[in-house]
Amino acid sequence: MIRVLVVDDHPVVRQGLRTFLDLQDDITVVGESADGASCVDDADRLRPDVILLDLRMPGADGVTALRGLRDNPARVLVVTSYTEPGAVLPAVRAGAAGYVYKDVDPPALAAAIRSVHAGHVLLHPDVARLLTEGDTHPGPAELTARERDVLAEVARGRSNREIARALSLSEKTVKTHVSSILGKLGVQDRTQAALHAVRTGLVDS
Amino acid sequence: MIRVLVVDDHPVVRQGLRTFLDLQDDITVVGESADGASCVDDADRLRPDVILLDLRMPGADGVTALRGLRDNPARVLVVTSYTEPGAVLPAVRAGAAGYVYKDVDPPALAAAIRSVHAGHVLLHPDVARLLTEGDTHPGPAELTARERDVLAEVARGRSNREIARALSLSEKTVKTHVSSILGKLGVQDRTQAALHAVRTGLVDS
DNA sequence: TCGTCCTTTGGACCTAGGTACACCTCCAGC
DNA sequence: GCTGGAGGTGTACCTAGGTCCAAAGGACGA
Repeated sequence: MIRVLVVDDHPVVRQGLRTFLDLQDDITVVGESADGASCVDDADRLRPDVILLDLRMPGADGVTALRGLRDNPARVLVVTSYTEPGAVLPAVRAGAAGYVYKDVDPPALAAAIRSVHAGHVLLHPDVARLLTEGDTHPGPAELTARERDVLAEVARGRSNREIARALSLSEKTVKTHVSSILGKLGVQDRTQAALHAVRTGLVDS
Repeated sequence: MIRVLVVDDHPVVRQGLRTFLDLQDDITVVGESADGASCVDDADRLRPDVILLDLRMPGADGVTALRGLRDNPARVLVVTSYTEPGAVLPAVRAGAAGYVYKDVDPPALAAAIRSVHAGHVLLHPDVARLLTEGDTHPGPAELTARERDVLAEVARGRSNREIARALSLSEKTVKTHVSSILGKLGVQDRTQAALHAVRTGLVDS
């Protein structure tokens, strides 16, 4: 029996996954978590074999949660809606055992859970391609804490001036942060950065 | 027995809703649709009492689907993730019988379906407040087809120049469109417009 | 203690984004 | 036939966004 922990911020999705997965003979859902922070505790307590993790969550994002789960023996299957290289690569590097899109049909998801539990690393073909392609040169380039603050504001549609006021900085400083954020994310402008942030779950809405 | 049609682009969510709702004594899911276009046909064919409609879908967005469903006697319960006035108001004006957030817990969702089926108009308190507040002056201000084209590009992070190339327009024209889009959506810049578009489901990712 | 990284600020500079106004064509409806 | 709206183009202009370079203080680990 494969013990599964479902992590998603939408109760409807959690309930749906639980109801469906419990119908499988060899899978049982031992718990649900609504966000990245609580899922680390839940994983310690419930000792699941596999964790279904939605990358896109408010508060602590999926990648942060993945890091918190490193000590846990559970295999993490990332279930998300997006194809962004910027989201996939850090997740896989942070220890995800699998990465599937949310638009898989449920039987395929059950199969993915079994594969991951069996020790396989499961990647969607597109994801695997991304990995092999951009493997060497670019590098992960993680954001600093301050840059994440700024990016969160950018992702809410704020202007540099507004961000400066909100964080008590000069507009120049904000520009510097934005500039290095763009560089690290590999995007051209703040709009792309905001979309990236939304996809990776850095901001709620 | 309340006949329900589930419309959502994620198979996992559809399956989840179906499994949960079928557990209710008085509710049966008679069908699922993956997008706004097919849901209109499905509704004609399956004659559901209530349609659960996700506003955020690729291709034909939720509001367009709502218009197509006007002739159908089914009551439409919009289930979505976002609070945006710009998404809520058009939906309600387009004939939604209810509007709940996706973060309702499943029992509350079942209750909402029963309420809507009983003829009630069901609005989340926040939504009702938005309605009564901004009722008179601003107006819905719908986008033209061309403006939606441009907005879709903006929401993919494209620059004006790239949009001009993609749509075979001059950059000036794109600017004009973007400008009127910003005015109609009531936002300040392209980043906010892009975020708005993502929230309302105009673009996939 | 030294080196490194993060954070902050500044100046100079260029470009993309956005506004305001005017003019054109095409097409549906009266 | 006229009218109005939508789409397209343009000019001029201003502002926000972004880059490059430089600098200084603080935290932290080797």
